[in-house]
Amino acid sequence: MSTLDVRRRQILEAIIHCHTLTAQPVGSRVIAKRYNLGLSAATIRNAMADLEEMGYVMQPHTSAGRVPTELGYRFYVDSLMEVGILSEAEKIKIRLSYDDVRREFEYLMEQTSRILSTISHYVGVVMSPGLQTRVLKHFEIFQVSEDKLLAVLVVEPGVIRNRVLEKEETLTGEDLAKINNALKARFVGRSLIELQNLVDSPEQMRSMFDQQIFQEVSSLVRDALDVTYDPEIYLQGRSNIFSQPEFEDLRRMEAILDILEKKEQLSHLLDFSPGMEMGVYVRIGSEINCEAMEQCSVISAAYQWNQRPFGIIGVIGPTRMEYPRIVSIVDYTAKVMSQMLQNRLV
Amino acid sequence: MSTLDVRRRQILEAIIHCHTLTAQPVGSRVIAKRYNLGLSAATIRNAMADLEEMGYVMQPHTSAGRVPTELGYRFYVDSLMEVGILSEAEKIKIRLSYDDVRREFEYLMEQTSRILSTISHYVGVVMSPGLQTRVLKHFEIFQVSEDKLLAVLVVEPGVIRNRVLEKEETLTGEDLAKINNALKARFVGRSLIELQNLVDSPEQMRSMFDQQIFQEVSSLVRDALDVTYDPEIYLQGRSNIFSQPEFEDLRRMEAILDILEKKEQLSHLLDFSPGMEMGVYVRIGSEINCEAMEQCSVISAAYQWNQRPFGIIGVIGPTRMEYPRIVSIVDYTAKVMSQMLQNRLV
DNA sequence: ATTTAGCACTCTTAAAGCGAGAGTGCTAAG
DNA sequence: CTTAGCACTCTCGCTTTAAGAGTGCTAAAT
Repeated sequence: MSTLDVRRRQILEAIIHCHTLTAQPVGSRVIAKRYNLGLSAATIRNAMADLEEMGYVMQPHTSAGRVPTELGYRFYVDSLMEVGILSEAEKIKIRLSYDDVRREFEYLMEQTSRILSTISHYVGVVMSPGLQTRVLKHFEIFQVSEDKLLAVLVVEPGVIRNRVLEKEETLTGEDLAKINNALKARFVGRSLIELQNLVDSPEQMRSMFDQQIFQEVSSLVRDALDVTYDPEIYLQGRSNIFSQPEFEDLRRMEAILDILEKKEQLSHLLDFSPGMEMGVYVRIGSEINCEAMEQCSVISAAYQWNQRPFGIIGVIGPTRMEYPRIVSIVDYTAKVMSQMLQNRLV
Repeated sequence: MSTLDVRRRQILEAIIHCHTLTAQPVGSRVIAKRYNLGLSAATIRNAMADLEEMGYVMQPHTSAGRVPTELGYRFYVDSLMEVGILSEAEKIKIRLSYDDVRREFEYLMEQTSRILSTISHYVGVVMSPGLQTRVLKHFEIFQVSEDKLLAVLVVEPGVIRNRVLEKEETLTGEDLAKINNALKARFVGRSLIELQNLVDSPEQMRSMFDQQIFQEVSSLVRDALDVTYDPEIYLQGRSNIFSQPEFEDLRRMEAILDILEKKEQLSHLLDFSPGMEMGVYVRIGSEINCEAMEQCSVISAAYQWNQRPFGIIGVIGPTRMEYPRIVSIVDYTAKVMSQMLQNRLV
């Protein structure tokens, strides 16, 4: 009784399958008729009572059919479902959506979120990594007007940040060229956090630069490096939420949409703890740890760059979603995106 | 009769004022009681019948109060309302929200859309200009890996685009430096569309560069300039739509949210025809020219850079919105954003 | 001549009542 | 152990009903 025998597994699977299609409680008759398990409705009813006792399904009210619980979905995802295989057509569709990889990294992210939402019919999310640990590839300060400079930082696989700086009156074009060369030579190739620490320590700075340059460099560079390191997030398919009958409740919708507008909340949503291992992660309902999202599931995977996990992509949908299909979509898309990122640079 | 006398104006104003507060049809009794016009309900009823005949108000059904029509709002906006004056506190709140102007231009846009939505309680939008007519300020191609180059374009007030290029095996570091210098000298200071045309014409290119360099430059540069020129759009406050009782209908909500996700549609929404004059524009209901938005109004204004209209900001809300307040918010925010942009560069 | 009070009428909305239908659990027979 | 049968429960959609809000019209008042 404690573990599920074949029959109960089949019935649980049938309930989940049917419920994902209809969003309605599933009755014993339906299962008896539509799924040829060779059992009568009464037998199925008994099994369903067992499943309920074990916590895999529940009844919204006494005389309704069964609805899968979070535990039910969890068991289904872990032990029951077979990860669907994407059709070749769908794979091609995903690959072809990346029409122009050479554009900005932001475009790659936006495009990916669009793909995820279009073919999943749920909400697609893409998150870039925080920039702290990334390596500076190129650095340049140049003059854009009489009293303003623009610092441009190019970070590892083509992410760009920029920042406006006040120009000291005394600073000549030659000084600037000197500073630029000095900085390029010493800063490029190090991670941003490393540089940040370096800039904050006067001793290190002094040892790196000529006494003469040091004065001007010091505060200028500190400002130049003071860009956003936060991850960026791209999201598409918000209107898909409306197709889901379980979100008829306006308040719930509002709460969800509200979360989806807040960067921090969203990054918590995607940023799962297990050290960004590769593979697809499924979090169901309260596992997401966010009150407004208790009716949702998040399926996410890391995309990689240089064989290492980089950022995260994901699909947000109702707990009732078609896990096999979405898992395979997220999996494949993460792989293709990794490829695109790799082709793009390196 | 054809033009409105004072009394009818007052009553129309009262109807609109009351309706923006309650979202309900407004009856004659309410006006008689709450607005001290010194008139009885019956008199007001007569005036209301006149207003209805003239098309400024309508009844949802025979025995309901009056609701303003588009024409009514139009008249109100054009001739009745006094543009509210923002409180000093609100002004300060707006100005303080720009905590760090020196960050990327994108950040300025995002921040502005956030401000608009937070203090208007509707949807806030910010659109950047298309890049076609803008001037290239800085241009640099550099090597990021064995076989890849990265082209970075800095456009006028600090917008940045980048693009990945394939490196010809034969291209040496010296060649690249030469090309860079040649391009900087000849390209910086021209508008992107000008450059695009220039690159597409072999004769012009040939006349600009040494025969020796020309071969390598030609295709490389064409690729480098092939970035997105489309405007970018930032949007905040989607969840505010839910607070509006007129959008209880899920289908309508879905349609609106759907539009708000599509860049092109959104840019049409904001991009009003009258040649981007300064000042605040109000479009009401069907004036927006978008079926899903017939219950909405768009209030927009251009923000400027170097005394010239640059991009557009706006607020999207129900037709029932508090026009005086929102108009002044949009107006003031556009001005502050222009200042920020100006402080940022130039 | 305009304004106002009074009144009959209309239409919406919320609550209540009702019946059909779906699904269950239990029991007894296969 | 499985299945047929049956009584029971609960939801959902429908109609009915009553209350309330607001109007338009008419006749009196200013």
